[in-house]
Amino acid sequence: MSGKREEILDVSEALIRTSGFNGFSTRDVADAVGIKAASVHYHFPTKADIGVAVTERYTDRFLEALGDPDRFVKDARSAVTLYVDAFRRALVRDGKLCLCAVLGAEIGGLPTEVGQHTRIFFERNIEWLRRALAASSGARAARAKADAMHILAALEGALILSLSLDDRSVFESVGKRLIGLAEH
Amino acid sequence: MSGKREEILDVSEALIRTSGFNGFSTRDVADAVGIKAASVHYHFPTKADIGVAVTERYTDRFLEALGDPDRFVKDARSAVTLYVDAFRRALVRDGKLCLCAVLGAEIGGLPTEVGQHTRIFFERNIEWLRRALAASSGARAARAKADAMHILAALEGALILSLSLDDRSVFESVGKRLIGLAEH
DNA sequence: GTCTATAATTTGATAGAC
DNA sequence: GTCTATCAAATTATAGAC
Repeated sequence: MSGKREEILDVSEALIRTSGFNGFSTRDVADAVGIKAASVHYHFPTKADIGVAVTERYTDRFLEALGDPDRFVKDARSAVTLYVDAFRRALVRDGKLCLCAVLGAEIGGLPTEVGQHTRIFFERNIEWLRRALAASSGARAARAKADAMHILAALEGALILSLSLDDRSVFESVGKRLIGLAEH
Repeated sequence: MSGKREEILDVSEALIRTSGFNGFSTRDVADAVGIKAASVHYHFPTKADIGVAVTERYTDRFLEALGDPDRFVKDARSAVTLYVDAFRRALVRDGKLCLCAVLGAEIGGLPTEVGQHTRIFFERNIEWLRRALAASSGARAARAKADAMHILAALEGALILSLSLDDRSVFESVGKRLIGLAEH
């Protein structure tokens, strides 16, 4: 059973998304899981290993939830609405930031491998959005990548603003605007 | 002479903007300034005091550089261009994120007072943008606050993406788009 | 796989001399 | 204002028993 391993990742993800990679300790994780710190190190030799595993799992899940980006034929609005929904879940269901917004913000103080996997999250998300927009709005195909970067940046920033100001309407306002822009 | 005090703030700001509030220590600061950790605590009794002072100074300087938001009569493009320039300086001149993007990302793991001052940065920036947009585009006055939140969110996110991906063109792309949107 | 025990280092902070 | 000296606690692990 890899139950404890998954529990360690669950708790670590929640802690990173709340306080950052430098804001949690293996002891915090151990306490929350109900084991000792030494046992955490059995599953993940170093803290960086935890960071990498959390980020890989987060990225895979995030993109799996988005589905096939090529399915939005002539429907950019649906694509962007779905994408905004994915970020809304981070805020509303979890009450937390996107993992990679947090890691990206402290990227200079991260173990190299964790920074690398943070970058991969962004690259894969920009590519997903670019494809979804290219499939759905033929006329603006050339601008699809610029649109993708804009949408991702605005949503990551909107989560930071919403949580800092403790005001979910900031996110909703930005999300609405992005969906509206997708139609023109 | 408050030279050392300012030096401590300079170094602390740079360290926070690179590694986050939990990613630097008073010893790091002392070494960079060329004094001992105990001397840092003479100027700032606690680490939270450093965080508050850094954030207050950063916010005041940022808004001072922006100038009077009411001066953009019928010229939303100039207002947004100037605002984008302010964020570009963080990236190009300093090679770093906005201080409050970093602090906002780890807000759950911050001393309360530091989180409060992070919030103030966002509130003051949204208000500056709202006024600048209201002054410059009468027809869209009702949407000025929504526009303000969108612009701030997109720029904070664009800095995170640009630095994580080590690609300044991400920021430039988003900035260009925001300036373009200001004209419609 | 989990534990106890422990090590080496770092951290935030204080006391008191100069 | 800055230093030396010191501290208690926290942090990231490792060794080895069970």
